[in-house]
Amino acid sequence: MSKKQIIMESALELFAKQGFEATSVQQITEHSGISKGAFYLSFKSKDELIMALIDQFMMQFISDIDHIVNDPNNSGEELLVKFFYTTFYSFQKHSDFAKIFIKEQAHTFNEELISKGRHFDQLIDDITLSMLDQLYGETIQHTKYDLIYCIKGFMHVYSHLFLFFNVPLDLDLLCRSLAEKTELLAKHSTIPFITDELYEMFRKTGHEEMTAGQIIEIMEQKIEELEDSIEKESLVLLKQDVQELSLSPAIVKGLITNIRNNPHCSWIAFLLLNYYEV
Amino acid sequence: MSKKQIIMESALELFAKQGFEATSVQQITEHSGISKGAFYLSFKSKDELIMALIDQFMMQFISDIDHIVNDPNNSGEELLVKFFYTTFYSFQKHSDFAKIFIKEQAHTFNEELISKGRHFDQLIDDITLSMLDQLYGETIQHTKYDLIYCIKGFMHVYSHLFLFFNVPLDLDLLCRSLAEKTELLAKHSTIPFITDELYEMFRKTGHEEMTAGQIIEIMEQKIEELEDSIEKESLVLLKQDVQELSLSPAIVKGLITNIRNNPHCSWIAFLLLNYYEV
DNA sequence: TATAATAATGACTGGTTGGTCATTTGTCAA
DNA sequence: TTGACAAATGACCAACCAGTCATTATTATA
Repeated sequence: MSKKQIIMESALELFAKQGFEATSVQQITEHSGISKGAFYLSFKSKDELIMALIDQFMMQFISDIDHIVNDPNNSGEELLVKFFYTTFYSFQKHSDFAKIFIKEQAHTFNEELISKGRHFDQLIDDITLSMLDQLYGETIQHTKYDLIYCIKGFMHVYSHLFLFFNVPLDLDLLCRSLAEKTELLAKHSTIPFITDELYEMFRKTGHEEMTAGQIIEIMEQKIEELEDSIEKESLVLLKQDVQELSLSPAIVKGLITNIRNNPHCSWIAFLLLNYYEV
Repeated sequence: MSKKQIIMESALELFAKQGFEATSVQQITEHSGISKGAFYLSFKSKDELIMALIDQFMMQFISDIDHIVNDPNNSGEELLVKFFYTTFYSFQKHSDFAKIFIKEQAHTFNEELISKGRHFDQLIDDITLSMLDQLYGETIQHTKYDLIYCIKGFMHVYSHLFLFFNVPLDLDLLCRSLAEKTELLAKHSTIPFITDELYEMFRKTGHEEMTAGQIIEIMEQKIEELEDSIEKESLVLLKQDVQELSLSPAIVKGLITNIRNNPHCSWIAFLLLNYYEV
């Protein structure tokens, strides 16, 4: 495991227990069994560390959930159940991170962190919206944004339960219960509160699309990290295509499928899917 | 305005902007126009200050909401709408405090603060439950705890909207929209997740009833603060009755009504109503 | 006006913080 | 064995923190 990974795992534990601000770099280095200097060889600052943690987990989480929603095998109420399941399972598996994210989200004053949080939040909104469109189509035109918010509310309160109480819970039951509630609201609620205009207004604050250049940068970095493999080869080809369109859509789709199931590439797969759709 | 109040208002502003830990006593005293020494004449520590702030606002909030739910004039869906309205109105009016509360709730490591937060949370649960019982009675026996959590979820996500975006919102519409959703869930959801046992388990962690002695202490303090008035006289009589039961229930009820509408006494009224019910 | 009592001050203390950098340690090929 | 390079160290720094207390200013009383 790389030094960076060791530090991140140590820090994760401490942050979850004590919070970000209350955990000193000193503590992290002691807990990792390294010196203070070594820490600053891996990270330029404490802020960069929390940023890396958030990136790592949110990318994984978002590509997981996107994978479920865009899988044509999932549909109807089963999709809804799986959507909740993926979310809660992920929260449970990475509970240390989930705790930090909940605690630190609204709390920080680092501009970059705030906008990062907002960005991920919007990505999750997009995925949720795409799922709702798939499930209910036109019938929820007026109430779809309210539905998103209700789903977020459900997730928030119920994830508290298994994050902050150590009780084994029946995740499956929980997800069926929430799917039923969502279904009820989708089919019968009539009074919308969040209109298109309102939603746009909430969103506007500083949302930047990712440019082709940024995607290429990320791909190049990943290409260097990977061993020779189908995934690496696919990435190289995809990079070339992003730089100068040359491959047919079918080939591109196939290449993305090649890398999608590798956890190290799922984030790039997500980015590319969004990129080619636009 | 007392020095204590000046400090509290200054601190409230700064805490809402920067968070509790990130705001130094120095900053507070500068913002209040007093010296550091003077601060420590009013509060024993920075922790005592945040505690006082939380007490002040939560007591007000809880007695407000309890007042609505226990008013026999309110019933049916109108009660539900008013319940939401009181909540959001209060959040809006005291938005600085609401921000702090949301940010700091899960974040602190002061034991006393955590248990205080949990205690208030449970009081809100109790009030919500009492409202749901009033509205739906036996029909929601299995799903009532889930309903509480859904309502909490609604409140959480929607309060974010007007706390962290500066947009004028139609509170009335919001509350009708949420009342409809709650009604839908109450009448049609069939799959419970939070059972009685589970709910008890979540609650168990350190909940202490308030003893007669503690109530008397609070009353004595308030009696000293008040000018001569009907309220003060009522308080004195009530205190005597708590010490040695002597008055008829009707008289007690009347005396509590006397003090209930005074904002300085509404918290004591709430405590007494709970005390006499048990 | 003199005296006592109270309120307010801000320099100071002991401690912790994130971050730096001259120095030491480890690892190679020659 | 040597020397060149990279990796790792931890003493050190300036900045800031919550909280104290000898001193001064203000007010009330006689």
